[in-house]
Amino acid sequence: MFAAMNNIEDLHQRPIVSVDLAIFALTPDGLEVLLARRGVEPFTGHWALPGGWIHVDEDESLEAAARRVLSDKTGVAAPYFEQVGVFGDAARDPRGWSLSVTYMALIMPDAVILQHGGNVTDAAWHPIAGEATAQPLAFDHAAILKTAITRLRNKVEYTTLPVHLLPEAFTLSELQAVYERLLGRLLDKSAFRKRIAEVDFIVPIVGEMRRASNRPAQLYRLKQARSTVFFDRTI
Amino acid sequence: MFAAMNNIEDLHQRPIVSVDLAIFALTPDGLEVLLARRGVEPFTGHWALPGGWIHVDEDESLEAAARRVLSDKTGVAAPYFEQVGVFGDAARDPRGWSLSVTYMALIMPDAVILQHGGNVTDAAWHPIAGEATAQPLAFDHAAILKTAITRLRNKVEYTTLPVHLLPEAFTLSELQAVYERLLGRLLDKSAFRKRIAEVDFIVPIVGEMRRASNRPAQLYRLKQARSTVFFDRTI
DNA sequence: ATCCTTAGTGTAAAGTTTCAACTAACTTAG
DNA sequence: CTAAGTTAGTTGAAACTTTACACTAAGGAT
Repeated sequence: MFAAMNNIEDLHQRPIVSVDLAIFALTPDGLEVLLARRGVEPFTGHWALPGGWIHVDEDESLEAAARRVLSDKTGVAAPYFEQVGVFGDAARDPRGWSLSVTYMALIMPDAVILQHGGNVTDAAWHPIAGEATAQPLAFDHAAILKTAITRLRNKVEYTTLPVHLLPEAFTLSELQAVYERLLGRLLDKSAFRKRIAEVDFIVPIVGEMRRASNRPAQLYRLKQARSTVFFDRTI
Repeated sequence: MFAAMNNIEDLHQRPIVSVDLAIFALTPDGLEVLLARRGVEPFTGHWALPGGWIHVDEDESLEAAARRVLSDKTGVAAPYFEQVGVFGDAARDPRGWSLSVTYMALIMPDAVILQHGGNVTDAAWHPIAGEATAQPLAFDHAAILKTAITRLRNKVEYTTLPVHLLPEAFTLSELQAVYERLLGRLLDKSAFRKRIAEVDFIVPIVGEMRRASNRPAQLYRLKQARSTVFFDRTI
């Protein structure tokens, strides 16, 4: 048996590997996740995290596969992107031992043109209540989504991740509102601004003001390219 | 081509999946990582992170496979254990597109009986200088190890992870020394003790003292089972 | 012109962290 | 047996951060 294990040519020892995405956006209704309704077995008709296979024959890397899935489903190319983890056992897919490499992405819902095709009959934003969606999900996607939500909520506490849920230019009041909605509690204005002032990659766009509210407000932007990871703590 | 992608029976679309481990321990020489010398192609004679294949035919889960590899190489069963990430592309293994699911483990080196067999001709602890070992590593293991070391160093700042590098019972002075060695800087005794006092799963073992130094010291232990994950921040 | 709302700042009180000294228990050297 | 040295554990004042909340200013609406 051990000999068979070590034979790389034994294809039946290779698991099914999918790349799945927890794509988050903030809508007027709160934090939502993009789900796809399955058009094929197993779990036909169930909602699931959008996913796909790796194009091994095209030498596509893991992250490239994840970005392709995101682009295929949303038309969005380079938002915030992070690997959440790997989930693998014999029970999660009735077709056999399988492995899901899960990424999470934060995007602006306005920029998105939802696409469905292939094995998917519908795609829609679903609100998150607590740590789950209202509908049951296919496979172990409820558990995977829970992991992604926990990671997102944790990172809100100690990173500037919420900027990725806003457009390129934003005011500090808008940013604070995003933090408050994600954290579910109000923040002190003065303390919030002091903290953002310490972060050197959130910079004012000199001269540019927003007139939307009843008073003009300074616009801010990220210093680096939007897709860059820039946390104080790497994880 | 897209049809072939979606056909789960197309085994050649399945990547090679290995489980690799960054096993850390603290020795008198500092932080060390357990490496295995490869006895087979590719990279024969090179040092590599210990790893193995998943026993798909035995319905073994991903984490079970990682724990089996740890147990096979060290004889240690339940130390601190955490998934670091997945690394997958066409270039990392000359045999073709492959995927490495990497875990890190923290253990006590005294408890270990190093084993080598199968495809491995030697196993040894290697000191870590900066973010790497002195020897070049097989595959992309140098990059994987760097990711694991960064994760470990980060977590030392905001978790009690270093307790896993000590025996069941330890004094606060010993724990502080571990933190200082991992962080590479001295810590204030009073501040360190205040912080540990806030952590409710590090508890004094009442009545038990250590007489090793020139003065008896209170022994402490973890409240939960050693293998439990118990961070303030999940990641 | 007056009132209302929201952007942005100032400040005093409360809380934390740091630094360094201190006490106490034991070992070792003479 | 005593004095000196080492380490465990505590204390408290000074420095620094965070919090709460009030204040000023720039519009829009009436």
